[in-house]
Amino acid sequence: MTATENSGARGRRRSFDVDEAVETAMRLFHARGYDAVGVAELGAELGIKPPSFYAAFGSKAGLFERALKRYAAGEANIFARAQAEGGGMAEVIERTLLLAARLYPERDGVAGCLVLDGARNSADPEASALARTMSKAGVSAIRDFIATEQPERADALADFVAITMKGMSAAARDGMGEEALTVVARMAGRAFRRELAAEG
Amino acid sequence: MTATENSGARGRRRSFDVDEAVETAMRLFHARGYDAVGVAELGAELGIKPPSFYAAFGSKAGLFERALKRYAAGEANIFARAQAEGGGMAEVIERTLLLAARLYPERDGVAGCLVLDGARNSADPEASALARTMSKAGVSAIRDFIATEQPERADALADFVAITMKGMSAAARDGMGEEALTVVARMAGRAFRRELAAEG
DNA sequence: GATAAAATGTAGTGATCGCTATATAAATAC
DNA sequence: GTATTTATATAGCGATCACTACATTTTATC
Repeated sequence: MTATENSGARGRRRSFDVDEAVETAMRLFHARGYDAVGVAELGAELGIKPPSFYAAFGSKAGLFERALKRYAAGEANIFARAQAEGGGMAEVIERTLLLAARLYPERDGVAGCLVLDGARNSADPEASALARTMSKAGVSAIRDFIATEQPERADALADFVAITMKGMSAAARDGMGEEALTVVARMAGRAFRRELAAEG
Repeated sequence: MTATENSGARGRRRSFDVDEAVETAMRLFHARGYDAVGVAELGAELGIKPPSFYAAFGSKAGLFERALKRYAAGEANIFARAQAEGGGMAEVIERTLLLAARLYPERDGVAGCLVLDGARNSADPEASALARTMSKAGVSAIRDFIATEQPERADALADFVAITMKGMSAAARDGMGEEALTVVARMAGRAFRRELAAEG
């Protein structure tokens, strides 16, 4: 994984660790948003010069895509984590919201969800499209999961969950802490269960 | 109102209508976010050159502040509108959410709430602070209103409403339409009522 | 008409944006 | 060693950023 990805290849070896670079970029994009982080700053933080940057990632948006994928493949995929713990449908959804309340509050200058808010208001249509695609994929997974038990109301229920998560991410980026987010997550979880109970 | 605000003053008269300029800037900031709209574009849309721009508004952030205040003083202040129609507390809150579902969907390239999302991810701390201050004032007004009937749980209930509105604004900016937003607004309204009913 | 005040047009400031042309350094293949 | 390949460093590309210095035009006051 972290091994030399260049072993056996021909030319000069990379002087920096690509995975570390993606990790650093992920943190910067998450903290301040796509547009607010420049290539110059990324290069400085990563310790590389522009040619190495573009040889490795193709473009700023290319690095953003790597960062998004790394983010979604890790602990930030709270729905996958909630699903992995098993339990009933409503239980998984409520666990997802509670995980969001634990993950989203500010830590080391980073708050909210990178996928949901990392490219918001970006002037770069490529970055916006990348984030939007991943966001929709996440909501789609939640909708499909809900549909296994509630095929009729899956869309509406998934929209409710998605809006709650987008709101929690925005609120966390606005400074809301874990306690307050957890209280709201519990309210939303109760609301979800009650919607299921009504004419289920 | 739209009269010559310069009558009686000494120097040359303005060649443009300041109110119209603020209106245009409001629309642009709302459509694409604070950072993505440049002073050059604003000047072109407003039909004025940089010196006139800075003489009238002081800075880009100064114009943003005017735009925010104009926005919050008009039909976008959905809580004030919901309150004006009277009714019980839960009724007013639910009406606020339903008004958001009607106001937030995309129209002419504009979606969501300017105060909640207009400066999100902005690199300018002044613009961010302006939007944050107005957002907090709005949530505070909702909290105080809830506290008249539910002083103990006003904070939590207001947080729930705020997160729902932030989520609806974000969802609208991501393309969600009025029908889907209304369904979620109704769900959230029911959730609010049920939270009130539980050990009220 | 002379003076003062306010707004305008012309032209440009330094800084930063994402990105690249070119040459050099470091590795393997033969 | 020679050729080939890859990554590097130096330097700078044109474009855009928010903003301004300066001279001119338009108004009211005196």
